[in-house]
Amino acid sequence: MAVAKEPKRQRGIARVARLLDAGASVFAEQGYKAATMTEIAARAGAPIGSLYQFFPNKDVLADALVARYAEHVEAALDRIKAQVVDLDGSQLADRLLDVLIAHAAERSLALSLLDARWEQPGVRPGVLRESLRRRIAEILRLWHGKLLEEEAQAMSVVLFQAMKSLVQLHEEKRYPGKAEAIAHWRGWVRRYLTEI
Amino acid sequence: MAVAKEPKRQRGIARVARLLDAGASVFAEQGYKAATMTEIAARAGAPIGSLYQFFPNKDVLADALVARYAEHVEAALDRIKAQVVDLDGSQLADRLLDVLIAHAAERSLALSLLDARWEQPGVRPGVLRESLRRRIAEILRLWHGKLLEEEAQAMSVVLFQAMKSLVQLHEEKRYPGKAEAIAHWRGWVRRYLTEI
Amino acid sequence: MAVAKEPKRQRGIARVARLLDAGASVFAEQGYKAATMTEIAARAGAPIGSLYQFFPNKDVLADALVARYAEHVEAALDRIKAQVVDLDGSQLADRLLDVLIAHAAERSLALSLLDARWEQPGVRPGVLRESLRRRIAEILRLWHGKLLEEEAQAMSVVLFQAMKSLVQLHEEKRYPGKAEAIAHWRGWVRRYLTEI
Amino acid sequence: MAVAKEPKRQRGIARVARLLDAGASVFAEQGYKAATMTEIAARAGAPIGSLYQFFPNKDVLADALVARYAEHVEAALDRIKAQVVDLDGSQLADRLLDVLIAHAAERSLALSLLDARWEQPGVRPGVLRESLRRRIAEILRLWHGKLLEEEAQAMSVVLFQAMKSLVQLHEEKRYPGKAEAIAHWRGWVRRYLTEI
DNA sequence: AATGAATGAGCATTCATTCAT
DNA sequence: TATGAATGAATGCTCATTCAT
Repeated sequence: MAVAKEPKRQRGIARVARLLDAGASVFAEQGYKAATMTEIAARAGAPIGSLYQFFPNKDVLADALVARYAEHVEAALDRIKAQVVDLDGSQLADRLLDVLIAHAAERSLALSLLDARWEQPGVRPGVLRESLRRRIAEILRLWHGKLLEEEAQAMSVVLFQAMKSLVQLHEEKRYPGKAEAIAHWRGWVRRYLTEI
Repeated sequence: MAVAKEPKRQRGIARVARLLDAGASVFAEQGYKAATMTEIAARAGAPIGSLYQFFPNKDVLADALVARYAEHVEAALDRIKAQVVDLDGSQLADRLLDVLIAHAAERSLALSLLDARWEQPGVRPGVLRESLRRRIAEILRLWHGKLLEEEAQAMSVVLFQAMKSLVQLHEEKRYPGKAEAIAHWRGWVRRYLTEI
Repeated sequence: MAVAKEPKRQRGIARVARLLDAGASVFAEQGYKAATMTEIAARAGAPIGSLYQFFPNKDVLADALVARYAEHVEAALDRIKAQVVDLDGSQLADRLLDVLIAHAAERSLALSLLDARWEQPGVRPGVLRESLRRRIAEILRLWHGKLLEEEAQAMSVVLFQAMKSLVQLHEEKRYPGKAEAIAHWRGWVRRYLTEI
Repeated sequence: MAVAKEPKRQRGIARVARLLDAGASVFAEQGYKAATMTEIAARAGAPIGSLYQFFPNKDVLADALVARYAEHVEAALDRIKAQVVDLDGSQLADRLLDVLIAHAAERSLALSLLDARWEQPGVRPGVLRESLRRRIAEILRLWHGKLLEEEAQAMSVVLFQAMKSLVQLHEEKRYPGKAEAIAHWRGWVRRYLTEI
């Protein structure tokens, strides 16, 4: 229903950016429910009324953050797509794996926001997931002309899951076997695209 | 600090079980923050005072639920451990993969509870993770006598991540390429343990 | 949806009475929208949480006040009904006119509460009005056996309107012609029931 | 204190008219307190700053609306006054009764605005009421030369109340006995002026 | 003069926890 | 020991009004 209001003047644009950043950090630290609008506004150095001027409620703010993440990842995938014909399997594997790693922090925030706000869990996250998988499938078919639609679909699911898993392996701080495990994982994904 | 009080009488044991079940369902539906102690008590058919008798605060209740999940999974891993010498690589892969799948619902609840309550996310989930990985590493060394401690560690990380990933692939309801993706994934894990 | 919770213990009964009185006075002074739950609780000497214990939201409190008024008026009409056979036209007129006058303050509060809370004004006030008119019609038919249902209905509308009007004439403080106007009005209603 | 600024140019006049209309509709739908200046401006298609240009605060806008109603009704009474010598009692009764009915919507708005904003209810409404009663008394004395000032005053009170009551009988939508009740009421007022 | 972003006190409501009964 | 009414700090959100652009 309600949507974020686009700032029109210079000052508003800067303020919205600060509000989004503040929202990202507070949500990341405390989670959706525990985060308070008051603290978000304070951290952005804005009065609470200004926060509500642009984001008429907490949900809208969370949605804006998720959208920002989605844009970033989609842009990164589009960049790969533009160069995919020049890549071999190992290179493509590495490029894909790096997409989510590059946006790891933003990603875990976006997922937690999506999860936190839906009683039927997974309904909304699914939309984002689908869209990213579809993009990966497109990249695969562009990369390997003979790939059937269905094959590309299944592979996109596997690859996307592998991408997410690698992020988890990366994010967790220091644990025994971390470096080797990451190497195993990357190796597996390279092989998955090489032995095709 | 505070811990759950052990019920002493027959009636107390039954009531604690109902309180835990009610807590599980409310937490699962609404998330940690949004769940209210009042509703949990009501759903268990118990007065709020009784809930606080056994679980002196909300965190203790959540911890008890996580502990219940941990016990179940550890028991399942112990059962594999007891039979591991008779299993080949494919069988071991399947047995491990099925452990988390069998407790998928309980698992997602436990993880969300752990995540929801810690500002530095992942600190507490890590404890659970470590304990399960360690168990997997033990299984691997028992299974394959020549495996070095470090190798077993790295492999346990990869395997545990693969187990979690398969749960995610399973849990997400109907999407294009689901069956094939799951088959790919299982195949990969079998090969991982076969080509050792 | 939500309704007032009935107090069960002695203390609760007293507290609810004080909350209702406080609500009545604050609503009467400031109007529904301008009245604050905080002030109502304070004036009743109760913490805000107690107010919400019994009246889960502002609307429910207002409804309870309207209901209290309705009960009082209905009881007064029922008392007339019980004695109606012994009354002549003038006496019945006076008795009816006095009902609303006796509850004038409560009445204007109830009406303002009903008016303030409904976008389509008059929808809910209508329910109260209907119920009171119906009671008046019953009284008329009991009083004058030969009255047809439809005649009684029309007369109840006229009488009820005349009752409300007299209240307004009364309530307005000092103005030229007040006493005479009231006398005219009473005279008219007496004649209305005498010349039947 | 503050008063509405008179628009000076063509554009201002049109804009003030649209603001007043918007104010009327929003006040009528939501009541004085619940109506927001922002919505009023929006409904008039004007920026909020423009609304405050002409009506420096919410009260001034409400006052302007009441004044607009008063002008309309006073003009209607003046028209009757100009023709009163040619009217018999029944005709005069009907002319008077029709004045308020013709402005019923505006009237209920004006009354709600007057009622809503004054803690001591009736203070301001009284001013309007007095002015209209005085006009009615003038009409009566012009109509019936021998009427004493005091008689005319009392009658103006009764008549004005009867006029308001008829509006209420009219405005309420469909109820049993409506048509007959209205006929009774009109009949009574005619007789009141005929039997003088 | 015209605009609309900025402001922040104030409001309704919630809920974990306590403690009198 | 068992119960559930009592408590009040904390939260999301509103809106009349101002004033920089």
